[in-house]
Amino acid sequence: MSTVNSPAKGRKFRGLDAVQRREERRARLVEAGLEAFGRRGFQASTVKDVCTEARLTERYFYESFVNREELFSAVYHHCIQHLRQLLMNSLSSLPPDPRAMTQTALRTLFAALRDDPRMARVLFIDVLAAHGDMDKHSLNAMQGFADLLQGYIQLLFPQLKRAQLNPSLISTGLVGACVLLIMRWTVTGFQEPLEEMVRNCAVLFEALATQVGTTPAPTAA
Amino acid sequence: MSTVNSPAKGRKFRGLDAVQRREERRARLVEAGLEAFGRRGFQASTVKDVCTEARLTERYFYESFVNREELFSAVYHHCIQHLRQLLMNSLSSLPPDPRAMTQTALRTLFAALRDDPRMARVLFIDVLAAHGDMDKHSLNAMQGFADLLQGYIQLLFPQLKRAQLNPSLISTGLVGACVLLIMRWTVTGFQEPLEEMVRNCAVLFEALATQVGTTPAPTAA
DNA sequence: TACTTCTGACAATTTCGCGTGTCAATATCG
DNA sequence: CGATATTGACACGCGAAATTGTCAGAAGTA
Repeated sequence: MSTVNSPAKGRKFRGLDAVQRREERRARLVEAGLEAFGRRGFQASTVKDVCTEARLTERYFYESFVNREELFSAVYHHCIQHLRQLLMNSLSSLPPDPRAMTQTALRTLFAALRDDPRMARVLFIDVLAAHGDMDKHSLNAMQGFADLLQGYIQLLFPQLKRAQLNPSLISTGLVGACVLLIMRWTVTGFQEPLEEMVRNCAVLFEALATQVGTTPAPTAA
Repeated sequence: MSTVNSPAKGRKFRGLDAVQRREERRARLVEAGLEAFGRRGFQASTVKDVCTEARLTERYFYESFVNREELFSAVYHHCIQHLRQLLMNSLSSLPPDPRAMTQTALRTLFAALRDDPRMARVLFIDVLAAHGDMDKHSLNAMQGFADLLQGYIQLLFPQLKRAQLNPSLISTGLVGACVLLIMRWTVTGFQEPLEEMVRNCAVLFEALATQVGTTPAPTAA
């Protein structure tokens, strides 16, 4: 009763109780995981590597994660969440013009992954290596990124079904186009200007919109 | 001088000289690698697994390959070569109609990877896991598959440059679409009919052709 | 048949990363 | 200042897999 914290939260260190310190360590491990996985790759990164990067010892690793795979999962979702936030911010203050939305979304995406290429590697390369089996997460995880764009894409092409097309397949295809373009851009050191990437990627979306009959004009019904 | 083979090629077994037997063993290892990598994945497959599959012992593995990565490389190029052959065969006897060529190529591709899903896994999943670094082979390998379609794609869209588009980027995007669609089709057990996959994938190509100005009609100049 | 090459099974060695455990140093609290 | 919770450095055992080595027997040759 003498201290501020009533329910026994253990001794405080650096002004933080046990729970807060534990969370801080976990966050440092996630950041270290992003650095390790994103730079050297999942397979090449050992638990010890991550710990060294985080300036923590193995004991604290197993305090927050049961194994390397679980840390990877945390890193992955950390990246997804970050991108989702960026996309929402950039799209929210935009008029509902399909063409503008497409270009803005793509620009946000390409810029974010150029500014932090570690995410690109984690999201598109390491995912497949992190889980041995295709069945379990691999594609479901890649799908996590697909879902990020899926709803938005389906919103853009309401007429797909009329054209006897499968919206889910079309979405997958467009996501695949973005993904491979980003991967290629990443490994070649971002030689092409951002706007060139956006323009060439956007044209795939716009061409489809035209073909399907959705007028890419602002508010035309 | 008493036997048929003049230059000392060692003793014959089963009618085959040393070189032929060595090549046969190598071929069996490649096939076994395709089976192991394609079913259980690269990471989950040990050298011993592959040898058991090939009904050979480890000694013969190291006779033909310095390590697992080198075997994977052989398996990968084996698959690429196989697909390339299939594509050439199906396209060679075809009138130069862009739309027909697109659909035929896609149909050949999708059918081949459905009939042997091991190749899909090797070409699109394991590639990324097999080489730790992105820099070295990973994307170059994926690019190997892209190149398979690249020339053909560029042939389809001669007008790209006029539209201020980068043919190489467009190609990459379209390849990415195909790849992710195939990956998804593979992991979901080929639920969608072949023709639905082809149609939805082809529309991405055709939409672009329309948009760019290439008439997708048979012989229209 | 006698001899040699080739083959296949498997043991031996090495390497490497995981996950756990120990222990001294340090920081906080009474 | 003690007492103790917390931390960080590091050693240890374990198991899996790679790679080399051994050896007996089968298959070809003279």
